[in-house]
Amino acid sequence: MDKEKIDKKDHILDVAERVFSEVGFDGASTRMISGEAGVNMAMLNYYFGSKEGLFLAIFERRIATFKTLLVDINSDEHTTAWEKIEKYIEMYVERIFSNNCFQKMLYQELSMGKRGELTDNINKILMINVSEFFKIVQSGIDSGEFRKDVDVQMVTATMYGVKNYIMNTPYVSSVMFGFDIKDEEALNNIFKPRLKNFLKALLKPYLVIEHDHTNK
Amino acid sequence: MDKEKIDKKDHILDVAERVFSEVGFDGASTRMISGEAGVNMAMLNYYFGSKEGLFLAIFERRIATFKTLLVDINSDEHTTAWEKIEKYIEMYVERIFSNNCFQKMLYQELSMGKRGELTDNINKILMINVSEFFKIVQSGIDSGEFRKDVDVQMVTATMYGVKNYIMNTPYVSSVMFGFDIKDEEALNNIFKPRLKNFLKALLKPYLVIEHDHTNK
DNA sequence: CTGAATTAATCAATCGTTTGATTAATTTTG
DNA sequence: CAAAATTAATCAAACGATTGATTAATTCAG
Repeated sequence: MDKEKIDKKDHILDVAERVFSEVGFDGASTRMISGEAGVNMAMLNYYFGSKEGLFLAIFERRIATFKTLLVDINSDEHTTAWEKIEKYIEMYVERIFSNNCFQKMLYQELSMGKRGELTDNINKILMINVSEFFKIVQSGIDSGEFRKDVDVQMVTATMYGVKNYIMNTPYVSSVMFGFDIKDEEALNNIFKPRLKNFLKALLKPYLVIEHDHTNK
Repeated sequence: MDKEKIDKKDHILDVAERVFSEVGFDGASTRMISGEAGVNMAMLNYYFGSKEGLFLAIFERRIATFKTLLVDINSDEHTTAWEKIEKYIEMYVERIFSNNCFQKMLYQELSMGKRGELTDNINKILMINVSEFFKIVQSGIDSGEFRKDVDVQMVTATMYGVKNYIMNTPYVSSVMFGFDIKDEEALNNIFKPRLKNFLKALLKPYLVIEHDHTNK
């Protein structure tokens, strides 16, 4: 059956994604991946051509879902720039927690010096997201809602950087935060809302020009 | 001469540090390292015992200078908590730009799942720095200078995360910021002050309880 | 001369990949 | 439908290449 075949390929991709995210591309051997996936070693080459082909296939699968997620927050004219930022934070945090391993893989790939077709493609896609965020901030600046001297690039790096730091240094973060960062339940129930709240509380006073509220 | 020998060992460490930071531990072969360092392959084992020994030696060399840099900002009683934060930011940003390759190596190691003696030692040292920062923030909270609902852990992750994201994704950052992030001159002259200013501008309104300043 | 430094040659182990054979599934043919 | 032909999936075994490491011989320094 076709369904069986797709399921098996998908299973291999799942396992490989996790292994790659744990030990890196060079650290993961084809024997290790095939072993953990419970398939014969030759199947990797049979399905994906090569180890690198398998690596690329993981990205292709994820990237396919990437583009569709980019709903244009900017479309709604009746929301303030800050409300759009809040919406973006919500979306962003939700997304990164849904495909943890891939995020780690992605970041590892980006931090490597080698550049090729894959890296270029990834960068293009990431840039679409980044520029979308840029536009929101810029519109806030133009409308006078945000400060004029906001460092747009740095704000973006902040959003992505905080999350990457926490998720990609699991042991440090676990000690720092006092609970196991690998525990998915704790992540979703405690950490996700905490990250959202923090990003909002951090960025709001930096971005938004405060109005006179009557207290004090 | 001893001096000669130390120089050569140091040279190997320099090269290995760069290579490891570029292609990772598994991606770097001993032949690659020895070749770029211009020494015979066997010298690596002669000096450092093994590839892993070389890796550890890089950390030992850096860590030796780590501890001394931890001057206690907390000592001065006459500075406000925010001024201590500013001083910490200054120190931190200066430091990370002085040993770029190692910072990348360090982060790669931390993001790997495997844990051993090295990782534990690194974590201990990092935690000393982190807890120092914690103390500053906490003292600010206790004195009423900072908000009571400040998320101390998240603030710390922000400081480290922004820098890591920018420096460890050189291509993305270069496109985002519009200049080559690998160019050391541009980094020092333009980027370093920009990062310092941003971190201060970002954290101040989040941490510090604003007083009535007379304007508007 | 003696011990340390350096080299080329070599080692077993592991790497990613390929092979030829076998089984299972599908299509074609009469 | 049933037998034959074809294709797809799976496997154990082996390939050449590269890995980190070691050896033994040679050079160098004091």
